[in-house]
Amino acid sequence: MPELPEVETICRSLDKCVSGKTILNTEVLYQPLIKKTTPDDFTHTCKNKTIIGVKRIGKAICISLSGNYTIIVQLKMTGKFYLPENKQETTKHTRLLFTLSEEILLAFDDIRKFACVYLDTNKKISNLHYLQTLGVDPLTSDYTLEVITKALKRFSKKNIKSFLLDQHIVCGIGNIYASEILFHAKIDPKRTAGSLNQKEAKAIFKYIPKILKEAIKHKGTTFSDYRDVDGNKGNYLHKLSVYQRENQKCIDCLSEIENIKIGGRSSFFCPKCQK
DNA sequence: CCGTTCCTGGAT
DNA sequence: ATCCAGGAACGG
Repeated sequence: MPELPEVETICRSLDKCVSGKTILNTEVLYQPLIKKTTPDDFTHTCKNKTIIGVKRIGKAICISLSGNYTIIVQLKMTGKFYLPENKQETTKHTRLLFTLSEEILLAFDDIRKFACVYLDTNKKISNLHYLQTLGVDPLTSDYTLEVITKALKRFSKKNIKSFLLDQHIVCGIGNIYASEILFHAKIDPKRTAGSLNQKEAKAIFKYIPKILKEAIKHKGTTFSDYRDVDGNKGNYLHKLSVYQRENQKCIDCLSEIENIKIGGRSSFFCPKCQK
């Protein structure tokens, strides 16, 4: 579900409401949610730790704790944080429940059970494979045209849609924004990474952070499940140019938007604007 | 490097 | 009843 803009929105509101609070109690309601360690160890480690802050790397949520620990959360398709008033208000699919100081409850809901929660250290080098192998985050200063140009060359046989979705190259882009970025860059999603000329590479480089930042301004995109911590939907839905607009008219040329499968995923594009 | 797979619920 | 879903690890 959530891609970089949604995760960023979640982190900002989480940071506001849980930073400075202490974790008094942790209940793991679905044991397989916790990876690489036991639920008991997770619960024990979290106990009496203070939440220092919440930030994002790619689509991963990093909740840093006192004592040099970080809770890493991958929301995957349906993971969601929310703040129930009391335990009676928790949802059917709540998998994790923190009781914080000042009587705040922080709950984590995940219908499809794909989400992953890890304990990591606060060290600069993570001990998690997912973070170790993550590509450049497009909203950091490490993101440069050279990085993109080199990656396009290295993964020249990969199609550009799968290239954008590959978290080991650039992290944070999911299926919605991949289609949107390619529309704005006017590139056909079926093209290979290696077939892009310099001008097209520059367009990809430019529109990745541009679209993501624009979506953050609108607090992300909601189709069905996605909500931020306070239960709000994202408003970027109304700004989408191609995603989920199959058979509708292109906003630029009025041709019909098509939906094809690339790498098993829906890919929306305008056959006239995107070459 | 591509297809498959984990899991549940909503749409058709 | 069947298909589809915004993610990412895995195996062939």
